[in-house]
Amino acid sequence: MAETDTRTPRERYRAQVRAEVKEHAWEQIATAGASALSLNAIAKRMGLSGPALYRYFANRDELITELIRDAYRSLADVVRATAAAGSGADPAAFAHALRDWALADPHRYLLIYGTPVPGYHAPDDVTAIASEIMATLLDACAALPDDRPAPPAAPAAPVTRFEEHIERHRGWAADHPAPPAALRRALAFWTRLHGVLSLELAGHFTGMRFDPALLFEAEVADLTR
Amino acid sequence: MAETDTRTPRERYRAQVRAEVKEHAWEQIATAGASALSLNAIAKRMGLSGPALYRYFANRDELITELIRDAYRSLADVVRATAAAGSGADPAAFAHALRDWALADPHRYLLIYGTPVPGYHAPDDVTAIASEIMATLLDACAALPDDRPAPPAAPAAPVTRFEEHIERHRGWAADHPAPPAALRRALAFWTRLHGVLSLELAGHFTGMRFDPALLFEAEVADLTR
DNA sequence: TCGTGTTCGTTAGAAGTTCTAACTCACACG
DNA sequence: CGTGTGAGTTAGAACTTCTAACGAACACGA
Repeated sequence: MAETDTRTPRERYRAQVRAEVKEHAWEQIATAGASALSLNAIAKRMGLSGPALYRYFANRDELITELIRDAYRSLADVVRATAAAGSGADPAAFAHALRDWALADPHRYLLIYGTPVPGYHAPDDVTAIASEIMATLLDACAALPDDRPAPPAAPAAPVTRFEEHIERHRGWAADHPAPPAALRRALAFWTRLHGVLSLELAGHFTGMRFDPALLFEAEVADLTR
Repeated sequence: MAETDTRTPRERYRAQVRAEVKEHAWEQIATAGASALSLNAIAKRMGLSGPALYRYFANRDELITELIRDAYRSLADVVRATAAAGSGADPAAFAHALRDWALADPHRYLLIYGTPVPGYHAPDDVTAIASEIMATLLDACAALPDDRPAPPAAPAAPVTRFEEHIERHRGWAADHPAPPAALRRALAFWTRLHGVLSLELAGHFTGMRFDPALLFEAEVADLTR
């Protein structure tokens, strides 16, 4: 089972402290949001004093980047597991996995999909994980039957126009071999789910009496119709 | 034209300084985001020194609240003007007005619809303006022909389930007299437009090569279909 | 087993932030 | 023409991130 750890004791200790710092950071983010994250407070709560943490993280941004990376990885794991467990690739399952994941820790969702930190630019490996998530959604959408010219009459002109456009610019998602309708559907999936989720998590539905879960459900149904 | 200003000179001066502070605040937000807003920096740029601004704003939160209020008011004015100018109430016109407004100053859009400040709670008058915006959208959606049981076959079950749900909980939007299908459509409008807009403004489409404007257009077309 | 050098954690401190307290000073009003 | 209100000042407390310099502990090679 446990392979011999080739890391030196110092490296193991270092990794453990880094993990502990991140744990406290998540705790702090969950209660006060990402903008209120304080390295000093984390250090104090760990029994260390201020600048000690700078041995483990170059600066606040690096810690946040690490948290974002972990968040993306967590979400990627969840959707991958969902795709693997369920009956192959199912967009609805993807949607529910996403919603459950988001509601489990709203701040974590908002950290990666919410308002970005002003000067922040995601490193390449993070965007790679993000597009892996997108690829999973794309797989699911490609598996859906393409009932393109079936619906009402003809699809609205802007919709087909966008599909032609996206056909010419399919540089994203590693040139996933899916028909343009699936590409468009995946994008719509992403933006619509995010629309409901982000407004719900940001509290913009409080005051309105309806249940966001039902709205989410209705959107998923409309998307997989 | 100009009515005699009944305010005292002190009040007028006070209002002018407050306006100037907000102007500098918007400038700062536009370049560095809301989280980087610094009262100190604003004071310095105005030739004042630090605590002077506390005569005008009790604290940073009050300034931000004021900015949010102004942002909401600006958006409400725009959509109201659009509804008045256009051929009555048109959801597509609403959508384009919203997008234009958002792209004109992304940070302003994200300030009101993005990740909320942790401890912040919007005062009543702000939520009132927000629901005025929603009412405008609702008017536009109610004006749309309700082709409910016409589409494909029957609407997906969760969709009608949500409409029944929303019929029972129509406490929001000041009990707007619209059929549940219009309520649902307005909600979908809001969440879908926000989904595309917020991801675009947050930069989540960079790297993918497609034009967000066309995606937005396709969503609007799908919504008004 | 015993240096030796890396790495950790410390304190000190600089530069920034919000915000309070106390003090002037000028202006508008009675 | 006094008087009081309100504006702006400086001082300073309590924070923040982050750098610099120091001591001490620890793992590793000879």
